[in-house]
Amino acid sequence: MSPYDSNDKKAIAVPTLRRLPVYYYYLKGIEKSGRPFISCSHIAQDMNTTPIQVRKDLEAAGAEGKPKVGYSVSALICILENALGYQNTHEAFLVGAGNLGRALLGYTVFEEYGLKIIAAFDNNPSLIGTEVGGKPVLDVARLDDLVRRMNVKIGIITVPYEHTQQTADSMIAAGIKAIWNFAPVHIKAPENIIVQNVNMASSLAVLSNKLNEMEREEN
Amino acid sequence: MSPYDSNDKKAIAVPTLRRLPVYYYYLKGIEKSGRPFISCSHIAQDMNTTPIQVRKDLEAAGAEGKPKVGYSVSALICILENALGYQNTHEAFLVGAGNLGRALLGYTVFEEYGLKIIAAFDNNPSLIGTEVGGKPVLDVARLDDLVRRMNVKIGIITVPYEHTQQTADSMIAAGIKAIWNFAPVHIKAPENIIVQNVNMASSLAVLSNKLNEMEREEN
DNA sequence: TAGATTGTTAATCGATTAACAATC
DNA sequence: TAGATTGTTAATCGATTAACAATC
Repeated sequence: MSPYDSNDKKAIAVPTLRRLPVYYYYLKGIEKSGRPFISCSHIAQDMNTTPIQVRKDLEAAGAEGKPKVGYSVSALICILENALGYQNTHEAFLVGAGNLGRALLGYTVFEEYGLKIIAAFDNNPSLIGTEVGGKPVLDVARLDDLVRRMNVKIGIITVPYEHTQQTADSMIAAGIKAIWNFAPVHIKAPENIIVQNVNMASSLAVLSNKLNEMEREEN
Repeated sequence: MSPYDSNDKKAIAVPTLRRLPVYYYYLKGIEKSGRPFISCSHIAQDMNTTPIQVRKDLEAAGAEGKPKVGYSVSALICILENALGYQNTHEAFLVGAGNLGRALLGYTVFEEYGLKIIAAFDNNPSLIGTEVGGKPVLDVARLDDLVRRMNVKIGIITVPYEHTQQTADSMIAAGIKAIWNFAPVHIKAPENIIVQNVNMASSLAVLSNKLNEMEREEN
C-alpha cells in the first residue's frame, strides 16, 4: 500500500460483497454454538465452496487469522459488520405499498443491516393513512417534500413495473442518491445515482434455464 | 459448430442470462410503440450499456439481425421467450406463507414467465386452510406426499432463515429438483440439486457499500 | 519440531471490450 | 455507392484458482 494513497481501504469487489452477508449469517450461527475459532476449510465445507475463495473474501473484508488456529469467530463477525456497514444506518422511503412493499415494510431485520425504512408512499387512497409494520403509508404526492425535508438518501421501488421509471425520476428529482429497485426493468438514471436491482425475473431466468438444461440432459 | 456436437445450443452465460429478462421487458415496451426494427446502439442507449454488450447478449440468445436495419423487435421477443423458457411452464410449491411468500403468491405474472405456483405450505394453524392469490395454504406436513404425487420439481423457500436448511432438506427428500431460495443463508444441497438464491441481504450490501463509499468521497 | 493453516504471489479462466470484416 | 449496422475474431481485464512461502 503506497503512502500516497490517502484512502487506504481498497474497494471490495461486488461478487465478494454479495457473499459477505452469507458468511455473516453463517458465522452468527457458529457463534451461537460457542466455537471460538474457525478455519477457511471448515467454512468452505459448510458452504459448498473452496477454502481459497473463503480466504480471499475474508481478506478483502479485512480479516486476519492465525496460522494453525484460524479466524476468531467474534472478530470475523465484527469485521463483516464493519465491511457491510451494518453499524451505519441509512433512512429510506419505500414507494409502492402493494404485496411486496408490505413484505419489505415488515422486515424489521433490515434495521440491523443498516437500512431503516421510515415511511411508505402509495397513490391508492384506500392505503394512504394506514400503517404497515408500524410505518405510515403516505400520499405519494408528498414524497418530494419529505425527501427534501428529511434528507433521505435511499429510495426503495416496489411499484408495478410500468411506473418504475417515473417513480425513480421523482425520487432523483427530490434528491434521493441510491435506489433499491425491485421491478424487473432497467432504470435510466444519471451516473451519480446508485441503482441496485433485486431482479426476481433475472433470478428465475437462471433457475428455469438450469432446470430446462437438466431435463434436456435426461433425454 | 462441429457436426459431432449433438447438442448444438451452447449454454448461455449466467451474467447474460440475468440481463435477458431486462431486454425482454424493454422490447415489450418498444413493441407497443409500434417500431418494427431496433439497433443495438438504440437499445444500449436506452439501457445505459454498450452496443457491444447488447449484440453479444442477443447473439447468445440466438438472435440474428440485418446490417443497416437492426433486429426485428417481434423476432427478438420471440427468441428471448424461447431462450428464457417462458413457453415451458413448471409447477412449483412455496413454503412459508408469511409476508414475502404472500407477495410471491400474488404475482400472477410469474405464470407468463414459466413458473406456476400451485400451492403454499406453512406450519401456522391460523394460515392453514386459507387461500392467498387463489392458491391454497396447506399444512407443511403434507409437502412430502404432494411433491411426490404431483411430481413437482420447483420449491420456493420463503420461511424465516432459521428454518431454511430444514425446509430445503424436506424438499430434496421429497424429490424437488430446483430450489428458489429467498432466505439470506446458504443451502447445503447435493450437486444435482439446483439452488438459485434471491438474496436481498447481498443486494443491500452492495447498495450500502456504494453509498458509504460515495459519502466518504464527499469529505 | 512438525504440521496445519494463513498470507502472498502467480496462473488461469471467462466475461467484457475492442477491432475489424462482412453485408444490406 | 456509401454508410450504418451486424457478425466475428482478437485483446483486455478482473475474478477465481492454484502454488508456494510464512508462521504459529
